[in-house]
Amino acid sequence: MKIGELAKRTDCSVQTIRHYEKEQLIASVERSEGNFRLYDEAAVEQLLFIKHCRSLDLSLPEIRQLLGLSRSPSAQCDDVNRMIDAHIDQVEARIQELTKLNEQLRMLRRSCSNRRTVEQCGILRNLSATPVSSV
Amino acid sequence: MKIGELAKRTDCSVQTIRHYEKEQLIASVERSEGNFRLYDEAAVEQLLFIKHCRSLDLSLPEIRQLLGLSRSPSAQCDDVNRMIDAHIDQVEARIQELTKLNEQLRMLRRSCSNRRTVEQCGILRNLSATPVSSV
DNA sequence: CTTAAACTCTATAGTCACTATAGAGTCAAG
DNA sequence: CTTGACTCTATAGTGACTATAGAGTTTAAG
Repeated sequence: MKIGELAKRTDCSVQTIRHYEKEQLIASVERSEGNFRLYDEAAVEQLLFIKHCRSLDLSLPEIRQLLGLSRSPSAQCDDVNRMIDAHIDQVEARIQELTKLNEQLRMLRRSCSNRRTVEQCGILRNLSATPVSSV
Repeated sequence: MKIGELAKRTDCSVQTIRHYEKEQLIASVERSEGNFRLYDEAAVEQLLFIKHCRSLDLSLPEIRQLLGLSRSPSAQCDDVNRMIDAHIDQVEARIQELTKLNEQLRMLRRSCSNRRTVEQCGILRNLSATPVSSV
């Protein structure tokens, strides 16, 4: 199958597939006479694996590492675990940050009742002073 | 004051300040004989305003808009409110996404008990099949 | 007065995971 | 045999910086 069909079957864009090849997440495949990439079913599997990892926000280097590990199946899988654990920590830290941010934004938002002019706007006043406080 | 002192006083890097100038968040300032940028106290204020906005994850275009509004103080501040509301929505959507992601990662993580080989690793098995399920 | 360190300048490339574009080539159907 | 759909490579853009190179300026010490 050519790259367009692979793209359709995996719901990836054609450019993304070529990008993954350049980043060495997918091996370079055979070409047709006219220099078109030719893929098989295994490519579909691998691309779906990558897509799934990306949907979990794993980075391309992380995925490359996972793909490497899956090719040496007798290795201990502690490395896989460590990576996932580290990733979970990252995601949780980001959630915490955003939650705090959200509280600050809501506090800021309460400092302005509509229909006043910018001059009196509590939001702009609060953004000028460093600490956010309700006014 | 030269750019280095401004950087110290606002805890920004020198490059960041020059970047903000290029992006038109700060006006181009006077230069010394030797072509060094010379700042005053107002620059400190403005940079702190920008830093504060950035700490709330407002984008540079959003901040530019706020700065513009604050220069026309008789405008209605509905625009400010709308921007902050939109931003709050964005942040909340991202928190939701990350929370869901976190659950999926934890589920994935439970599918591997340490000290097995990659071959038996539930994580890699689960990543290959599209839906994440505990094994 | 000289020299070295510390600072500043501009311009450019890199980060990440793509997306978009230009310009050229390939292939199948009508 | 031409049209349209597809593919190819290479390059630039996204956002908000960070890092670097190579040059010029200023300040302090010797």
